Amino acid sequence: MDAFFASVEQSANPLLRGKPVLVGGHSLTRGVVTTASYEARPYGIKAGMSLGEARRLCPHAIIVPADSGKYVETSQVIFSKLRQYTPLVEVFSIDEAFLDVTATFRHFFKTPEDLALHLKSWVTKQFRITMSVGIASNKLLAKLASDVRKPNGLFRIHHERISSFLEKLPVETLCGIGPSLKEHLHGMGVRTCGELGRFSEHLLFERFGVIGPVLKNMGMGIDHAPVMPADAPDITKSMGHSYTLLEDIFELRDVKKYLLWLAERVGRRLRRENFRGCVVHLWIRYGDRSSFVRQRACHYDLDDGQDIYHEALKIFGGSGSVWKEKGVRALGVSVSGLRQSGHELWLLEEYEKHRRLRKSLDAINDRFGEFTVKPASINFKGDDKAESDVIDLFGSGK
DNA sequence: TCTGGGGTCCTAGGACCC
DNA sequence: TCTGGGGTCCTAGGACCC
Repeated sequence: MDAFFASVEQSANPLLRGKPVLVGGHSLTRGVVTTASYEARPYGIKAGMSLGEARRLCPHAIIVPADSGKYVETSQVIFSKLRQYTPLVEVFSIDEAFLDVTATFRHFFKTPEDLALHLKSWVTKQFRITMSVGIASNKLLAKLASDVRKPNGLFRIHHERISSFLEKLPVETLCGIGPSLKEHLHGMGVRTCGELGRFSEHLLFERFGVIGPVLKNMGMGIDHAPVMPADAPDITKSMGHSYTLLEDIFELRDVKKYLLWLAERVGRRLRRENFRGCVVHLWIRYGDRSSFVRQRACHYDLDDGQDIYHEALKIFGGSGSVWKEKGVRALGVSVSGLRQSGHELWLLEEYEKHRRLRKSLDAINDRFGEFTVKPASINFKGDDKAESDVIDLFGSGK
């Protein structure tokens, strides 16, 4: 989908249509542009740019906070439409998918292009957003092809055109070659896919190990990876949240508060999607932008915010006191080692009680909104009404 | 005015097992 | 006595994707 988040926002709000729209973070000074609408792009605004800079480039741009629920919903409807034309749909990101239509397109259309046009017009009719389609004999080339005519594009790389298509293409255009690989390759005198495809496999192996030969193949447009349809929940490996603070914090009390808030959000999501996980990760970015990541395996599976919080806190406690000098700029909590949770047998009555309490709290928050009921210690600055709302649900006296 | 928030995969080293 | 060769699991950290 083209400029997906921005397009969804423009589609939902007519006042945004035809205008430069930036979907971005919560802070003008520390947020970045997640997606810029096509009206904003001529100003030089790109995804990943800080909101401050984007504002400077285009002062009249409209900044809209990201609403991931809305994007997920739209995306799911579109993906289920795609599955009507082949079971082989690989969801690559929230707004991208690979379809293997080798065996199926003839049931519906004469050519894969006809199928692409059909899907494109369906999406536009349904959601007032456009998408770009690439057609080729493998995923690597199809992805490249999809970028050629963006937005609202359709491009096919025919077999006999593969090598001329790749010859002058910069290596970093390939999916999988980022800034670091690009630098290494440039250092070896390799700037285009054509050069990469002709480069010595031996030297690539020496330099990059097992991915060396893969890189050579990429340069030649060879990719044998099949389109892997997968039920999303089964392939989820980790789940987490992170947050960049409006101002660096230096007090342990504040760190704990944000950790609990993040842990509760992670727990909510795990329970909603029926997961439990046994490894807790803590990520801290300091005021000087250096960062710290630690993980901790537990001997039991967690899906409770309080439990996740306590594990994260143990990691944080063991990380020393550097943060006191540097300050904390951002922090994140995630859980991996995920398993779909079934019907665990709760042996201790205390656990069962806690589980039922949490279920009720989840139901309240599902109905009335996130953090309608929350631990009293999650009480941020400016949250005036919080004090009067405190109810001692956990009986902890805190 | 530098750089968010959601992820995945790979590698290397250490601890531990038989 | 200080050691091989097979393996697994865990952790830190980097690179990459959108």
